Amino acid sequence: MKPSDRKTEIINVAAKLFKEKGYSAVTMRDIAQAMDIKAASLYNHIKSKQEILVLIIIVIAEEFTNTMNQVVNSSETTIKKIEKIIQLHLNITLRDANALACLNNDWMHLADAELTYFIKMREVYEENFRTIVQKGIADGEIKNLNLEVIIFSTLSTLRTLYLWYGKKKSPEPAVLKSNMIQVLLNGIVMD
Amino acid sequence: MKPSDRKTEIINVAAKLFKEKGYSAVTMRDIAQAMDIKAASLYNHIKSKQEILVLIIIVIAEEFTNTMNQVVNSSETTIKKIEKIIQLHLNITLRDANALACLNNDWMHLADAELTYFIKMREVYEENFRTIVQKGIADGEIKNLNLEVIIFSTLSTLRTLYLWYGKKKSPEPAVLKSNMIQVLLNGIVMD
DNA sequence: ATAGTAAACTAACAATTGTTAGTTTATCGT
DNA sequence: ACGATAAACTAACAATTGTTAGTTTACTAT
Repeated sequence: MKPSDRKTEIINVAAKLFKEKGYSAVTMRDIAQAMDIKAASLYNHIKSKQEILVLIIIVIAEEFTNTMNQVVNSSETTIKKIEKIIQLHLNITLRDANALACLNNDWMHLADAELTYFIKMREVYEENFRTIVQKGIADGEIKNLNLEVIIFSTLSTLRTLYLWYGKKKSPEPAVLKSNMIQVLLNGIVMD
Repeated sequence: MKPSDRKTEIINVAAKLFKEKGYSAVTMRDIAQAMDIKAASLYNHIKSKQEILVLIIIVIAEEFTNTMNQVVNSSETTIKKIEKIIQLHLNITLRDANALACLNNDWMHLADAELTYFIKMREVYEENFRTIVQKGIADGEIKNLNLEVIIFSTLSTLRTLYLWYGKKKSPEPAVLKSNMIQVLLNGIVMD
């Protein structure tokens, strides 16, 4: 079931605040004030503060998971696969930077089933990435460097895109994409 | 003035907890419990929760600032300078991953003078990095790609080293260093 | 032994937290 | 005009927060 308009508003406002101060430092009164209503009124639309967090994080986590599964099971070259993954992170960052910040910084405040679910998705995501790069190395498309260094250097950059996109100096999406691919794949040193 | 032994203990325990749950979600009672004492006893050693945060973050921020200043003012090649910066992040990550996590995630909970001071240091740090890369491009050492993409791809990876160092699969420091340099400078695609 | 000190304790505070109950207001289809 | 529904409100709660005051305990130097 899709959230109502008002519920979506709450989620978006909350995500913005969570990005700025983190889940724990944002109170229900903060969220309410940002919407020009009282804290108690929020509960006409949402079940709890936790529910807001879950709705912000899980939807996006599933989107990453699903797209990654498609990429892994496709029959393209390793390089094309990695480009697809870069594109995936870029798309979500451009569309919903706040939620992405929240996913990165506040996932540990999920509870019970959702926490387990999230951690599992995260593990599978990284494992899929690992599989892709490993095949790339075996096929001679990717340099035979330490696998973990490759995985985490790339993922670190992609995961924290939200931190600097939107700043004045960041380039427009098309430039960003092509430059990102070049930097991550071919490095920055002149040949 | 150097913190006393007990004060240092508190700072280290707090940094570990802050890394796991974030500054706001960790209570003084959490910190006390982790030290097997009562919350009130902490105040024999520290002034406030805020002071703990300041002591964790500012010391490290100044270390980054100072070393970066040395590198900027040195007369080495751009590549050697970048290698020095990679080494700097690696050193601090290996020595004090918890504090580094805290610096990255909780700096916004600093207040007043320290918050301003931190933000200034951060800006200067990035500006220095920018200057280094810019000269590298001008000298033909670095590819003429979008400056911001280069800066933030590199910094993102270096800043989040703490996230994955210590995991079973991460290599020993020497391997980590050489592979990191290769990945960041020369990319991962086979020539 | 005594005095001094470092570092723990108990007890309590005022403020803030997420949340609930019950009520009022506004909008819309009939 | 009327009833239903959505969405706001006020008021309050029990729990938790950082912090303080005053006290006790244990070690150390004289």
